[in-house]
Amino acid sequence: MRGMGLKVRSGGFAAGSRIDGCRNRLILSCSPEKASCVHVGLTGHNGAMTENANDNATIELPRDVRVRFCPSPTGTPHVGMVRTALFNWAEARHTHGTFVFRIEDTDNERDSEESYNQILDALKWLNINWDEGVEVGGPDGPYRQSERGDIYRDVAAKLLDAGYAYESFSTSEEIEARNVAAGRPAAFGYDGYDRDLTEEQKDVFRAEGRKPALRLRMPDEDIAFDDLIRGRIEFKAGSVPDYVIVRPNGDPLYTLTNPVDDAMMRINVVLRGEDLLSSTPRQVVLYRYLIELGIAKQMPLFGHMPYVMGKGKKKLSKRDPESNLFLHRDNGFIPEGLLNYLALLGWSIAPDRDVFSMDEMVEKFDIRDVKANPAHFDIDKAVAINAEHIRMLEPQDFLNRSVPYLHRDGLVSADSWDTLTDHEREVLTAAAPLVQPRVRLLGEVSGMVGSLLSDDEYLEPEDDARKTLKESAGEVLDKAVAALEGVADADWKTQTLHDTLDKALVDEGGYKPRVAYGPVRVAMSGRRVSPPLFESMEIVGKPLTVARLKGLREHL
RNA sequence: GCCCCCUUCGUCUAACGGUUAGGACACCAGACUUUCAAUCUGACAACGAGAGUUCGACUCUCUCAGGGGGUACCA
Repeated sequence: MRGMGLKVRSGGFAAGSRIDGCRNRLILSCSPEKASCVHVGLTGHNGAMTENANDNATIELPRDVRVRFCPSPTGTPHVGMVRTALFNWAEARHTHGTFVFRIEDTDNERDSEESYNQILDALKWLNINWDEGVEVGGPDGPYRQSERGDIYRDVAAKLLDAGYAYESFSTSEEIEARNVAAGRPAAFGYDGYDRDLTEEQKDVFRAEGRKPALRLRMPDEDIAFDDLIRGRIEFKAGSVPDYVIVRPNGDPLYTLTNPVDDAMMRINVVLRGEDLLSSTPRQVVLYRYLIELGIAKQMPLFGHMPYVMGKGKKKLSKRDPESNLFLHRDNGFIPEGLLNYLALLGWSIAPDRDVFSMDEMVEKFDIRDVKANPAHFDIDKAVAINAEHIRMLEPQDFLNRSVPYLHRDGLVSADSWDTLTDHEREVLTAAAPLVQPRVRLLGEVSGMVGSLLSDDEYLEPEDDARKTLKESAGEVLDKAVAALEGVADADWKTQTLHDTLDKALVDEGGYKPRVAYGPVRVAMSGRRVSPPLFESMEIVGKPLTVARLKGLREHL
């Protein structure tokens, strides 16, 4: 029966649907020229069409934009999720609209309180704030779907009464079996079997102890909408089966709760991931019914953001470590850097720029400028962008943010600047300008300042540092020690140390600078890359400097 | 099978019918700092294919190919 519907593509029906969609659009945008959407559906096979039917740039936004971010609390926060939140937030801020934050926890099997708290933690860390929603409240609460059961039950009942939804007793096994028996692929989907069950037939099922799911009735017509990112998108009639909105046990599904809440929270711009694109026709239809029932005022505008891809050509999955927001935080991304990078995935602020602040993003952002094609998450570029933001930090801010990482790595006594010891603050203040330009992630600060904070007289060289040591290392260290021991305490300054060692090692010793300073660097820091050498010596002082040079000498 | 989306340097992107197709990351080569990193300069590197519309197509239309997603009583 559904197969037949496919062929019977009544032109009258189709046109009616487009006019309908258009009317909704008109309510929204009051855009007279958009009346052209009436004939857009007649896909021009002739080159006569001069207008670009897929032009999304001219879609008008509502005056008072209301967007939302509505994650399901499953698993740890994902960078793709953050990008979705960011674009919604930026659109709201740019238009001086409203950003609603709702939690879609209708799946008891997978949702967790831990995940919910992590999402809150993530948004707060990123400084993505919201105007209405969980924690802050608002006129349309509650904002957790698990607390809105009565609302969904009420709407479902109205849908059923109006005939927009119907009871479906078919199990998925039965549906599949019918498809196979009819020569259709098993994955064909629901076949509409229960659409027109009589009361008698339903009674028979009930007598068997079966409970019905509720399915929404899909019209047999093309369904189209204008996507803010992709332009016009049309789904062929018959390609979307009637779908379940309430489980037999009474639990509402995402397919119902999401549009119902969007309607009741007066969301007028729905920005979400591309993965929801193919469920949009279902929502459009439900929305029409909600409008008929007076539950929704208008059809929202949709915009589907491209996927964030991982390695290869796969969507970045939750199992992929690079998808884990907190992993990036642990590594030392700062919110400015990560958000900047994520914004670049599908959007650009100007032809020749890619480093910018969130204020600048808010000023320039327009969802209609977002590209539709998927973007790969490139950790190298993300890190490079982060490095730029770290360099832009005020030195004290840089230090404040670094302290938790230093504490985590056991290098300082406390996890906040104010509770550090005077000595720690002194060393870090001196080190800040040396270290800040050399790290790309805050997690790298520990490696850079560790040798400055340590009292150890011998630092075990890291592998790559040890490899740089040449045969001459011993002689070099001996000469360096001799020269430095001759420097008076009062002269223990960067410039003097530089001059002294140049004279002893390069001028008199005859070593190339590369050969001369390699071992000295390794002795002082244990590393191949370190803060500037002479400055480091000044910071740790003469006794420790000399001790470290001797220390490495003994361990060669 | 059916439905939908996507296609510019290796990667992220700019271009909104007329450019030597621009920038960034990565990579490579120099310069600078008589050290490492940073920084600076330079080099390499792209319009998936085919039709059409047009005086003119990366830009508009169509077809194909390739890639991705959906086809759930997940979201």
